[in-house]
Amino acid sequence: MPSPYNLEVEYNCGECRVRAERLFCNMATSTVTALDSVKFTGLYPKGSLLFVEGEDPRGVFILCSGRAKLTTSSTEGKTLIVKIAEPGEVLGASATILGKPYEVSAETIEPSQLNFIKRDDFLKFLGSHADACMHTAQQLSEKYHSAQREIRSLGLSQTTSEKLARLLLDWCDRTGEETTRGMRLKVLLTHEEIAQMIGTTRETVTRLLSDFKRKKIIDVKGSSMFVTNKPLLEHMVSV
Amino acid sequence: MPSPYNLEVEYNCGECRVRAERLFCNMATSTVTALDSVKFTGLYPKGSLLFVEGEDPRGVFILCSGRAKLTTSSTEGKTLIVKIAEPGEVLGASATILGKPYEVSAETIEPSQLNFIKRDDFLKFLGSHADACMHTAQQLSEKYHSAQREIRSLGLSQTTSEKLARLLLDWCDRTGEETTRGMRLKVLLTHEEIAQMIGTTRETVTRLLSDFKRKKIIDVKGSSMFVTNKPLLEHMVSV
DNA sequence: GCCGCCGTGTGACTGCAATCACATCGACTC
DNA sequence: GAGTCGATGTGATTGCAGTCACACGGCGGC
Repeated sequence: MPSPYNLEVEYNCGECRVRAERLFCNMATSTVTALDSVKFTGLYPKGSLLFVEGEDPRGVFILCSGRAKLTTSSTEGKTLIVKIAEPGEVLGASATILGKPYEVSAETIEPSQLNFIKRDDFLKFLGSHADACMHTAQQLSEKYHSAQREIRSLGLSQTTSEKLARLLLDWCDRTGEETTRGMRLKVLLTHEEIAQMIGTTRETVTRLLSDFKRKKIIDVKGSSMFVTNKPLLEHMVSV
Repeated sequence: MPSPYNLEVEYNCGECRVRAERLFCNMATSTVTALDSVKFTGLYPKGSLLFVEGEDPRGVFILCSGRAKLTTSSTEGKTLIVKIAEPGEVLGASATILGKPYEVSAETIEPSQLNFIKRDDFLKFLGSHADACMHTAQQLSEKYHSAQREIRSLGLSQTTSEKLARLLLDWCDRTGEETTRGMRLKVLLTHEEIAQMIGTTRETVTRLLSDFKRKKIIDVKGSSMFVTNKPLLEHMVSV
C-alpha cells in the first residue's frame, strides 16, 4: 500500500491487526463496525498540532501509530510536557466528555496515524455501546494514573536530580531494552524537551546528565543511552 | 433521625434529596435501585483512613457528605495533598477499574458519610448499567481535569508565592463568598496542610501569608480569610 | 493555677538551581 | 570554505526557599 510519511496505514478498524492489543480498541465486532462508521482516519506529519489547550473540544483522537506530546503552557511561555502519548491512547477524551476546554495541547512528534471522532458522534457512540464506554473509563483511569505519577514526581522530589532519576527509571520500565551494558534507552528528546518534562531548565539537564555520566550511572553513545547503574538511580529517588 | 457525628444520614439512595445535583449519582431509577443493592453505607469520623496508596483496590467509596483529603507520600515521609474531595465524588474509581494499586491515600477530614461498593460488584454494576458507566467516565474525566490543574500549578509555577496565589484563587472560585471586604474564604487547613498542598514547607507558608497580609492582599480574622486584592493575586500567577 | 501540645511567627544560614553569557560542535545550505 | 542554525557544554553570579532553632500564644486536661 503506498502511503505518505513511510507509515503503514489501516483505514479499516475491523481489519486492524493490532486491535486486540489496544486497551480502547479491543471491543466487540459490532462496536468496531459502529466505530468505523463515525471515525475519520488521518495521517499527520511530525509537528502537527491536534488540539490546543483552552480550545473547546471538537472531539477525540485515537492514536493508531506514532507518538504525540501533551503539553501545557504558562502565559510567560514556559512549557511543561505532561506526557508522551503512545499508540492505542485516546487523546482529548476527558475534555470531550465534560464539554470543557482541552486541558492540554497535543502535538505529534513522529509521523502518526490518528482516527478522529467528532464530539457528538463520540458521545452517541459511548451511549449506545456499553463496551466502548467501559473501555473509555479504562482509558481515563490510565490517564489519571499517569497524571498522578507526574504529580508525585513534581511535588515530592526534593531536588532536580531526583526528578531526572525518576524520568530515566520511568523510561527503563516503559521502553528499556536489557543489554549486557545495562538498560538501553533511545533518547529521542532534546535536553530542552527533557527539561520541559521535569519542569526545569535546559542548562540544568545538561549539567545533571554530565554528572550522571561522571558518576558512571549512565553512558551515552549517539542517540542511545545505557543505564549502567540502575540501583544508584533508584537510591536517588527513594532516599 | 438520631445519628452519630451530628451527620444527617441517608441510607437509601432512592430517597436521597441531593442525588440530582451529583454528577455520578444522578441516574435512572432502575440504576439507583441496583446501586442500593450493592452498596454499604458507612459513617466515618474525622481522620478515618479509607484506603492507602499502594494497597490493592478493594472497591470504590462514594462521598455522600463530608470531605476527604487525597494524599501521596514519599518514602522520606514528605506528604503531598493532591486534592480535597467534596461530596458527590467517587474515590478510588481508577484503581478499582484498572485493578492496579490505589495511587493515592484517602482520609476523611470531617465526619463523613460514604457508600462503599466492592470491586466485583462495582465492575458488574458498570457493565450492566450504561448510564452508571457513562457517569463514571464523567467522574474520571473530572478527576483527570483536576489532576491536570495540579500538574500545571506544580510544574509551571516559578516561585512558591505563585503556587500559593494559585491555591487561593482556586479557593475563591470553589468556595469563596462575595462580601464587601472581598472574597471570604473559610480556612480549615493548617499552614502545614497548605504547605503539603503546594509542595513546600510550613515556615514558607507562614512567611508568605504574612507577606500577603503586609501587602494588603489578604486579611485574616480568625478562621476567615478575606481576599481584598484579587487582581494582584491574579497578576502573580500570570506574569 | 500549672503543664503540655499544637499551631504560628521569625531570625540566621546555606545550598541548589535559575539566569545570563559565551564557547563548541555537527549538520546542512549556498 | 564560509556562514547559519540548533543542540550541547560550562563558568560566574544571585536569589529563593529549605533547614534548623527558638519564642510566643491559645487551649484542653487535670
